[in-house]
Amino acid sequence: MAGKKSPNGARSDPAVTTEARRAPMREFSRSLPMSLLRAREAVMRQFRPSLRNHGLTEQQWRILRALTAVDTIEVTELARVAFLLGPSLSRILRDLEARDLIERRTAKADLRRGEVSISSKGLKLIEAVAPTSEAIYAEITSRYGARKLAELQDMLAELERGLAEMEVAGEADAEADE
Amino acid sequence: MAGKKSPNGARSDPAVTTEARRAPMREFSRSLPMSLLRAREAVMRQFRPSLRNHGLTEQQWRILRALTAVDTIEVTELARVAFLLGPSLSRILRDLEARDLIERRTAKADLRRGEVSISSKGLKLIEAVAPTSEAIYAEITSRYGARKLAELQDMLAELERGLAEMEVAGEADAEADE
DNA sequence: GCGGACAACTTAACATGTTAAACAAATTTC
DNA sequence: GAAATTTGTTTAACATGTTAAGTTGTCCGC
Repeated sequence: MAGKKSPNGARSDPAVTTEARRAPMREFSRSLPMSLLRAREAVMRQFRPSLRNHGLTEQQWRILRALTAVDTIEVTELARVAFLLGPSLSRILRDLEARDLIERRTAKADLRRGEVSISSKGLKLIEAVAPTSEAIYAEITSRYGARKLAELQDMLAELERGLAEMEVAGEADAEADE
Repeated sequence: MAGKKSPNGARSDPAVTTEARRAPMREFSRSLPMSLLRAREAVMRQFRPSLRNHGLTEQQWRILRALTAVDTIEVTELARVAFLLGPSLSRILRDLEARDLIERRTAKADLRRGEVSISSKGLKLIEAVAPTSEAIYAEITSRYGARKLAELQDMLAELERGLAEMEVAGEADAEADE
């Protein structure tokens, strides 16, 4: 992974035949979306093995994690908190319920709404995973620096805010593009 | 989409029945993975409609975009640059080839390797999408501030570096967890 | 109090993420 | 130089992302 071996050892650069040409544009790997994607992937790579050992995917973990903070929550609100789209959440809840990690009932006042809560089994699972997760998070924090980490998150939050404003402003343009 | 309407308008907080309780942990929505995920999603939300109008997904765009910078590139190297896993790339290349947006051949020196390049049709498509993309990127940059954006990307890159080191150090722990 | 609009999910369909396994070609070992 | 190993790529299988459509329950105006 670190050193790239050249099996045939003949050409100096086996992969990229030609240097940059044509459209210059922004250098691709340094675009903001790629930077964010790589950073997030680097972070999640730390957590995934531990989650996997407990039979959880990242999204399932997010849901259970969000459920520990409340007694009961409605599906739509859970989607917002766990940052999942409705269809994904729907599928995952079906699975988590089948594994008895969560419980569901429909709201008395509004039969459309589903109320979700974590089960005691789910809670136990969380408690089993949390220590490792916290340890990893602590290691990341200490390596990167707590202060710097907080600053990074502030900057990310501000980016979010600014982009949310853009969406409102740029709603008409998209239609003109169709 | 913007304002959340409460249809029944009766209860003060229809979704979350109870305030926080049980395990405190880090507040979920402020975790680093969630911050990165939301930020990236906010960014991509700006680009997706334009890509969609041209019949491209984000990943397909990444691939074509990476191909414009080179004459020819091997599949593995392309996966690294476009930050896609092999299986995803394999499927997408199959599709892009069927749409005549790319061209493939096998390397003479090593029949295992595939060499990929963008077709003239693919190049035209890129050129059709690029202006809108660049405009959006420019708008983001100007809103957030070019200086600040560069700083953010530096911080993300440093985070990546630090995490890459962690992976090497923490390889033994994972096995003990199995 | 009924029909239309809306709201809260859920399903469906297709694309990608993720891990494991299959495969063929190249390299290494003995 | 044939067997064992490794490498580059694809296939398989299952989970999620994403958009559209379907279902059922509420609300609202008349």
